[in-house]
Amino acid sequence: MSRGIRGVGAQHEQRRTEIADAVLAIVAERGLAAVSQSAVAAQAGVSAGRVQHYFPAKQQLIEAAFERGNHLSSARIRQQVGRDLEAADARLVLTTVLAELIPYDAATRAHMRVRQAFHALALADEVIAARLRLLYDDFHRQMADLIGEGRRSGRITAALDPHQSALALVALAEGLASYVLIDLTCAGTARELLLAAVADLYR
Amino acid sequence: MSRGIRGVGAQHEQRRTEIADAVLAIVAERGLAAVSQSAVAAQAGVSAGRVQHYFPAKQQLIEAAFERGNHLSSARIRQQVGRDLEAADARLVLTTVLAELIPYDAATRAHMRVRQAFHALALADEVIAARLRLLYDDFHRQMADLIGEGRRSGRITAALDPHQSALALVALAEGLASYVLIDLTCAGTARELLLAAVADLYR
DNA sequence: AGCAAAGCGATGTGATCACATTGTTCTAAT
DNA sequence: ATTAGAACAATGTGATCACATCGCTTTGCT
Repeated sequence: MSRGIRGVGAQHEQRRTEIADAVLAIVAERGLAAVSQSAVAAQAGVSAGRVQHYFPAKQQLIEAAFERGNHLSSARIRQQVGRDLEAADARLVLTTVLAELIPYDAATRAHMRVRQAFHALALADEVIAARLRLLYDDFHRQMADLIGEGRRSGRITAALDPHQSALALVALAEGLASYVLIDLTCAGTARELLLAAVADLYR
Repeated sequence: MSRGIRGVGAQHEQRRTEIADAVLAIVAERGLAAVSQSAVAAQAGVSAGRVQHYFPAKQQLIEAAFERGNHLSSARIRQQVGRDLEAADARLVLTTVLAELIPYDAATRAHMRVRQAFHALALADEVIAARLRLLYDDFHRQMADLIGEGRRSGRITAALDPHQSALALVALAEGLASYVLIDLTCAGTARELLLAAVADLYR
């Protein structure tokens, strides 16, 4: 099943990842509408035939890019959390993760642009929508767990439902993120508002 | 300048509105990617030539649909507010307006799907982005005014900045709305969370 | 009545698209 | 050495697209 490090198929996954990354770059810069075989090939610096070889249908290309984007995002968040601490304080983890949803540099801005694009696609593509629901369920549950931890330790009032609070916090973060993306609000303001909401939880 | 009720050009604006409405229907059902001259013509029940006659370039068609969508949304909100009361209590108005951002039936769901689609388009279309910024500035200012009113009457603590609070409230509403759109959350839950946030303002 | 412009359907056009097909090179197992 | 399949590049194909053009009819002003 798994391919060796040498020989035919050795670089199969790496090639697919390169192409998926090219898709993400296009989506971040020009949107999903600008994604075509030739555009992706040009962005990746490979032939159009190669793109077609690894992704016989466009839908597969889009889905692979979607998965790749999610993987990159969660890796980035995991790295941020891990950087701050290992045996973590729940509130700090919560703050760090939520703050990562607000674009603060070119890379995170690109990530969130991609995220927004696929979120819009989900409204017309049930495959993407179903996948997105799974990812959100997981993410919201993790956030709810962090809130539940704070509640057990008495730093968050028991009157609050962790899952509801998690839903509201992430929704706020994403709403603010969308404002930052269209330059309606600067990243600092959005971050402040988000942190204020977290502080309100621990009031 | 203005065209009379009879003669050449009498139905000009009405025809444009009909076509724009067809665009909105397509966007709501199948997304912006499904918008083409022929698709719009079929949806509107007119010839493709007619669509082209009234909108020589596709960009104009998209922008007209965008404006039309905004007009319909604001008209709906104005109607809801006006229905509830005339010389209005600020909190009730605030609640009503924010609640209108959460999809609760097929029509509002379609409205918000369109809204999301154009929001995503704004990330790749600076014309739409600029227009969106203007609309948000206005909307946020109105919400801030309502909060400012509550603050002056002492029902909202002076410690809060009206504009910041407005930003956070609307962002929360839109974030929750996006969850409802992908069936991650039911409309009732989203509405509850939103109302809880408003209640927290008046705490 | 005559004329210019609007309204609008029909058809043409070049570009682009997703995808199919073909052919060549390379690799690895036999 | 042979061979099957992977890894491509190149070219073909039919569809669709935005938009241009043409031509006819209607309308309203003079």
